[in-house]
Amino acid sequence: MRMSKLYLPTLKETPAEAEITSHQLMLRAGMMRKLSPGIFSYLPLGYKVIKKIENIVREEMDKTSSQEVLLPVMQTADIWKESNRWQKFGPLMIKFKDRKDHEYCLGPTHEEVITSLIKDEVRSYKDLPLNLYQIQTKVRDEIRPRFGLMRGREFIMKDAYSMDVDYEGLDQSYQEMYDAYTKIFDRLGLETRVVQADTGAMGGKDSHEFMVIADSGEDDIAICDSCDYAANTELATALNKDVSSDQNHKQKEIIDTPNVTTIEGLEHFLDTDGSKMIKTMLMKADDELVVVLLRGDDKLNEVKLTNYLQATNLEAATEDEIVEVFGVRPGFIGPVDISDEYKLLADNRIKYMNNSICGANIVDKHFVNVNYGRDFEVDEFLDLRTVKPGDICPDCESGSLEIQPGIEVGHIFKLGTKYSESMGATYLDENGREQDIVMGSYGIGITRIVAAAVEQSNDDYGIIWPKAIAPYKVIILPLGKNDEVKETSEEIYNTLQDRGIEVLLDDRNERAGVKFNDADLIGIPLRITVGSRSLENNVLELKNRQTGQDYEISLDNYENEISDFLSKLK
RNA sequence: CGGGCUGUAGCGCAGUUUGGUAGCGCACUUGCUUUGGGAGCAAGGGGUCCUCGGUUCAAAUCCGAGCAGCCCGACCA
Repeated sequence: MRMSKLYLPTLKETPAEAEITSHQLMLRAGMMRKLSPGIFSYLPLGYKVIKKIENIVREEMDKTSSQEVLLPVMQTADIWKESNRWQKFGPLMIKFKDRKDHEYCLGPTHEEVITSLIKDEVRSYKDLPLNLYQIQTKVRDEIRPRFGLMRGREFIMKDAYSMDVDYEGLDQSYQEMYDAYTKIFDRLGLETRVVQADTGAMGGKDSHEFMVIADSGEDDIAICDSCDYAANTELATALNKDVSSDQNHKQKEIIDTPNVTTIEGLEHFLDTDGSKMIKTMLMKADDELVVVLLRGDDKLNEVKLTNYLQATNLEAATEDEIVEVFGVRPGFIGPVDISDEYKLLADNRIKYMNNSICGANIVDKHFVNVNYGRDFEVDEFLDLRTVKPGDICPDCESGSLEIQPGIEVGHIFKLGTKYSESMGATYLDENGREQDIVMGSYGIGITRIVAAAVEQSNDDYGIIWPKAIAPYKVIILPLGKNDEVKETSEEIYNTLQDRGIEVLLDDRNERAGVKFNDADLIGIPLRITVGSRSLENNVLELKNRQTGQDYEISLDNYENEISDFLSKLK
């Protein structure tokens, strides 16, 4: 491609709208432009990268038993009502009506469509297993789209759906996808980490996420420093040990704590730390009020609580509701002598606490030396806390957990029979009995991968593409107006093109500095500089964008030298 | 949905406190010079100052309402 013809509006200055590196660089490198928050147009360079990623994904998917299809973006409400997700997905879906007043949504995902598609045709165990995938635009009305392509309202996703006769078959399909994903991310040049994950709104059993470790990641993952354990903190657990030294239950006392309404406040006021306190919270799960107890220095894991309660929506109770339950405003609430009409759940760690501090349900008062069993009861102990750095690994029981931010680029689920059951997707087994199809679903965020790749690989000058997804492999910079420079550049350009190498020729009438800077910004892996200086010595100058190293090669045998060079690039 | 910040040329911003003909840098157009890391000089083009309403002789500036964008939060009692 000749850059004089390429629609490549690069920017010198960073647009104010972009906060994180990948977003800034993609705008500056002329890869995309925003139409509305989370909705982007992809320009030639950006779209080229997207297509590269799609092709690698497609190639690896086609090597599995999965077949490519294309499902509708516009979906009818009835299939969502069948699966009971019309309400559950709720505001995340863009819903609208047609002229006949029929309800539709723009597909945020395609479990419903795929299930309704196959349920009429798949009648026999002989039709299974079946695995279908598509690469397509998804629409989700995210609460807060942000970070450019990281969390968009419209984005491209590869989604695959497996259908098996039983769970054994599902396990195999799942493993096949797992292996394919590993290959895909490897080929994309992305460093990913596989972690155990929550199934969220998709429902189902096992689930793994493929994470790119990056500071800008929106997820936190817990990684054991001595074994393979890695999990999204949404579900990561830690080994709880009974570490309390003080087993004697002291006399409960009430103390004055004027205006001390927070854990930190109590830490200062009593010169102690949060691990000695019981934090009492009132949560509202789909209109049911639930009292939750945690150690003072722990954080509630909402996902764990939501899953346990099988709630759709979980939020903090209002101040009025707190007064209603505890008879006192927030800041002094506690589990002692409260009404048993509300469910009281406690994190497992509460079991190991002795002589704790908690609110007294009286303004400006707290209790000290409060003990479970004697001073308060709970309905159930369960794991409700979010793991913290330094926690003990639940698998090897010796390593310690680190927390790292990650970008979720792939997610695989064992759905089981959730959708087939609700939507009646069944088959007849060998005995002529009707059975539910066992499903799995497998997603890869194509556009998010672009952002993740940039996050993972860039420097002060711009993007540094891995070879596999670079929009072009080589960029030729003719410097100056010298005819020989022009002719030589054209010749190299044509030769490389003939060899099937994707190459950019910067034939723009720009100064050297502009060309160098744009080449760096758009991140082409190999740069060839052609100038009168180098031609005098009968050489070409090469620069490896990934390592920053410069090389000189002879003009006589450049085709092979460049091919060699490219084959060594990452 | 709550909080904070912002809205002035394609981009980055000043001007708003104290009302008085709308500015700077980059980009763009033309000419000359220049040409190995975002050139210099000169001449130009481009604005509903987010919108609507109000105050005033006069509003980018003051007041009111709305809209949009960005960031943080949406459990830490």
